[in-house]
Amino acid sequence: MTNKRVTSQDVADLAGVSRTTVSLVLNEVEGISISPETRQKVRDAANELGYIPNATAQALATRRAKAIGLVMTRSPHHIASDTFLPQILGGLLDIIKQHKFRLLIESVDEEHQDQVYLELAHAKRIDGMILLTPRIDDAALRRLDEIDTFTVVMGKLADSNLYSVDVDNQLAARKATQYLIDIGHTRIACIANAPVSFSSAYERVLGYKDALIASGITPVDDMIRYADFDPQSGFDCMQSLLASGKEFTAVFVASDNVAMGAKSALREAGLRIPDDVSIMGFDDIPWARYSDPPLTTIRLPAQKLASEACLLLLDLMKGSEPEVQNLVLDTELVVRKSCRKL
Amino acid sequence: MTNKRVTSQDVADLAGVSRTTVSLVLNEVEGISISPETRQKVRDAANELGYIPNATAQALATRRAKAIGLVMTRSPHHIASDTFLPQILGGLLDIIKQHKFRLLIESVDEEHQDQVYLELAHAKRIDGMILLTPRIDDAALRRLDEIDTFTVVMGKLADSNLYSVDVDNQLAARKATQYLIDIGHTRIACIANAPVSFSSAYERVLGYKDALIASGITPVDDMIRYADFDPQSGFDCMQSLLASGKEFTAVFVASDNVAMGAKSALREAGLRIPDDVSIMGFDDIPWARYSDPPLTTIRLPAQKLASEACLLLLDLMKGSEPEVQNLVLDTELVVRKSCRKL
DNA sequence: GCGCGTTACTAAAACGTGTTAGTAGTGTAA
DNA sequence: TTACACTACTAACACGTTTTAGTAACGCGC
Repeated sequence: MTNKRVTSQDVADLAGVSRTTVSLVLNEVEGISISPETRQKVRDAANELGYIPNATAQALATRRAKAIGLVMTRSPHHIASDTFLPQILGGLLDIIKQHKFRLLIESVDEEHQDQVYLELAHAKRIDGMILLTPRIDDAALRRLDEIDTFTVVMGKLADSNLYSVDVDNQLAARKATQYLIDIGHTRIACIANAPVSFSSAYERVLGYKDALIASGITPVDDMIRYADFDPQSGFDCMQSLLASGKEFTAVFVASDNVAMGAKSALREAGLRIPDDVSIMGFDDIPWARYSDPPLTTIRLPAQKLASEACLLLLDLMKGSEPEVQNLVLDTELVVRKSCRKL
Repeated sequence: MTNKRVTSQDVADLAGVSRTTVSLVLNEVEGISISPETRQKVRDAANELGYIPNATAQALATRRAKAIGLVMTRSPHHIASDTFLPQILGGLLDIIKQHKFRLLIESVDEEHQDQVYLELAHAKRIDGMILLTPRIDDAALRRLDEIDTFTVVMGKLADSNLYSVDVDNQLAARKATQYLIDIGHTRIACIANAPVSFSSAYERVLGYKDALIASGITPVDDMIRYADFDPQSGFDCMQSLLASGKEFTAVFVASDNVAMGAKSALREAGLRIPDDVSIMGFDDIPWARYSDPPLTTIRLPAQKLASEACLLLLDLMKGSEPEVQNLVLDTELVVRKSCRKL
């Protein structure tokens, strides 16, 4: 046990200078003149004592926490089955480490929303935040505009002037559905990734309908189901589709994770993929290409989305005004083996 | 933009009391006498101004950050494909939120190990940390014993007197392998989840060998491969096994995530599961039961592991000395359809 | 030998809280 | 009346840094 904490005063004492000098030397403050010998003395003393500045005190003095927060509008239970989290975390950590920041994770459940956003912002524990998959109806989020904490949204928040990074979900979903139409399908069902209140789910369903309408097919609501992020909900949705008696030769499942469950339900019903039913996914999670059959899907650049959001936030915090307020990254159709030509 | 920050001084001024009184009232300090009317005045003033205490200043004054750190010995790239992260995060957040703590995520790559551990501990940004899957050869970790920051290891760190939460990997791997033997397999290959330097990989291979030896089968090293956490490495390992020309009827893959890749390699080689080769997994990730065929595996209570680690850490920080230093949770064999009776 | 710029440093304020030690004022028992 | 406990508060220090506003010493031109 190192029983005594080493402070900058200790370093100053050992080096025979003032605390101010220690701070100036160690932080390599520009435009200040300190003799090379003194600088060396300070550095030696710091090394000898193993001095590590107290981050909290630094934060208080500089009014910067050197930390950003990742805020998720999900219950811990949903977080546990979120396929994207690792990729997003990887993307964030990569950038954050380079800038010597720290990452704070926060989950917000429906009840205490407003409280938490305000607290995070005002308690100044973080300098900026990244909002993950916000809900369309999140009233508390609206008030964030008025808060003086830098915020970048991963996803979309309508009627908000926050910076955001996203893909064009609607266009991507349309591309996916169009592909199914192109290879001959006309009776195409849809399982959304999440409840409609999540913007991504809403937009993907919109894109699905766009494609149908553009090809003269009338979308019918009874061929659409709304999953809830996890495979189990995909399983349930697919069973519900099968039970409805509606005929379909393909299903656009707006989340690979959900598709895992949906495929399982098809197999249990004795249907083969893609021979009996074609499956189009969305996301291209790491397991998509290793599943059986390898999943045809839309690649969503999750890690890149995260790192771009992070870069944008860091930019914002530096005081620069990025020219793009809403960055839209490209998606890509990845054709594998889960869709059959009719 | 709220241009002015509200401090406890502002609340004190409005309520017509001292800052001390504000602090005492708002923190509900026991054993102090303040009249009900004054208490109410203070609370009213705080509400009116929307006062939220500055977390950094609080941390500095109380010498508690009210935050714990999750430290991972992985590169951001590996984090991106870590299947367990969501479950672990879910487990941690669940507990942490209840105790009004915050969660800090830190990844440590090989180069700056010692630096980072020391910094986290001494910079007092966190009150305690949870170490995820440490490496056996992590020399820097050894020094943690000497640091006055509470630490709980998820996984095992030999020769260390840190608190830990883990499963008995060796026993679990032995159970898994024993099951394969019980249903008639004798030529059983093994793909470890990670390089040997990770304790979990080392122990699982040990358990695999235990089972073989107990049944009079001599383990041969050329039937063991070491993957690297992700499906791609599983794919490569399986290809390497197939190329070696060794005969086997079953493979114990010590990670479901790696097994995804391994299964894919088998399919590409035209081999059916379980008809030609049986696959035993490890972990029971959420996708295991939805894969084709549903994966027989060992259930590792990931979320529980995380929440127990968190509870243990919180206990430690409260000053109590938990009676169990190394908590071992049970694993369970989950029989699905990827293993065939010979 | 005076004014002035430059170099090399430092004292003290600031950040916003928690907390200790203390102080008036009031009742109460001896 | 005095001593003492109790109530209801507050002044001031502590936490460990950054940063502002200096100052002392020195050289230099005139």
